[in-house]
Amino acid sequence: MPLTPRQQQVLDCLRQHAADFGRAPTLDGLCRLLGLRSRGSLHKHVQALIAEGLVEPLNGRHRGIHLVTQSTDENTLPLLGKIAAGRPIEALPQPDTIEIPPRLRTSRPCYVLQVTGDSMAEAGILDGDFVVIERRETARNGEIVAALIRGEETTLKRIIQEPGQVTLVPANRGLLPVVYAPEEVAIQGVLVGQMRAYH
Amino acid sequence: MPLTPRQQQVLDCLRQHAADFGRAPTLDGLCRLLGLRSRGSLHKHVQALIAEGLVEPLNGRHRGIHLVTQSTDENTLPLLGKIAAGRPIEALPQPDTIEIPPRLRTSRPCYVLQVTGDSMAEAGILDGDFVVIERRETARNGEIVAALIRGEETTLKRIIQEPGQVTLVPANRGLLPVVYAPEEVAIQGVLVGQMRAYH
DNA sequence: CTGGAGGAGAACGAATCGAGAACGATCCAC
DNA sequence: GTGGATCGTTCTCGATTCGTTCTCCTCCAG
Repeated sequence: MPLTPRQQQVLDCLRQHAADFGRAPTLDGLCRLLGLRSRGSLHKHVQALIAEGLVEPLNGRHRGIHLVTQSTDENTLPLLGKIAAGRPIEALPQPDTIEIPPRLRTSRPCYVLQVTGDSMAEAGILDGDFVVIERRETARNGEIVAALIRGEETTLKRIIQEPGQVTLVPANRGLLPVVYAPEEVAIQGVLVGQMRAYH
Repeated sequence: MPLTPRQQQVLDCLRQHAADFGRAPTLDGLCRLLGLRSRGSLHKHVQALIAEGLVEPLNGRHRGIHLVTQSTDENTLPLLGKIAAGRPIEALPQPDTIEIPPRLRTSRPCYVLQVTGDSMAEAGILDGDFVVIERRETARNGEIVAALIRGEETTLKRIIQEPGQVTLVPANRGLLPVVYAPEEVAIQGVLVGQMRAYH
């Protein structure tokens, strides 16, 4: 969804400020730069930018507005590393990029991981497949997410969120769902695409 | 249906504005550019362009007039239709195209089919997936091929070729391999890539 | 005369934008 | 630590602009 003129103005102003001072402004400071008198009005524009994925959410932190680095090329996404049940994301030494057709991604920021292991094999996600993940901190029940567990390990599983507990469900007869406390599971993104090469 | 002169004029003006300002004008702004005094009249022309598929519909949004971008990339392959076990390839009325990253294809001629049915589900190929097929008439044992059977039906299966017989093996516990005479099976291509969108 | 293209203008609802107040949370100097 | 100032968040309210729809008009070709 395209930005309104005012939203574009706020985004430009944020980029300018980041280039000049190297850190984010406060909402009051932004108001002065834009000639506004109400933080509340500005806050709505910032929320719109967050919804567009152009800005990271600032959960109460001061000067919390951070721009999301966007890829220059339209059809390439960062390939961050490998994801496997039971181990942290194995980051590549240097972030590589990979070409992804628009159909496999969303309009919001995405990145790509390569799957190791067969824990989601029955959902059609095999060892070696590339998965496109939309950067997002919330998911709907039944979506497949990349989740960080207790800050230690990252895994790709189907998620079921209920009051007081979160269940991560593998798609493999040999593995069992695991139940966590909500604060143990941090969603890092939601699966939006997948692809595999056979040659 | 061809455009009327006025509609062509509106379209040209929209393109000009997009090139100059990077975003859509309001109807009032367009009126001034075209020397009109009534938004309502202009709206009829825009509706005509939407009906022609040249412009995306603006459902109440401000500055919602957006040109439809047609991508003519190098990375596009023909999307021929759907393939399912037991039926001929369901050809599309007009050959569509689909963007495919180079990693998912080979240097030889390829085309794309959309899978219907779950006969290859245990090989990670699900209903609705897109598969990239390299146009080829021979295959090695164990490769997954698009094969025409007795000139009647086309199917996606793993192939085992032995002296005097050809076996097509589904990847689904509910289905059994079928043995054919070599002359009954015509290989139309070999699976080289697969991709799936979740949204 | 008839029908289609093109335009004017009014009226309505929705989207956009801003102001301001109130409330907690965060941050910083002491 | 602690308190006060700063800051982010949420809410209501109003004003303006904008897209949409409608009716009515002119012009012109068949």
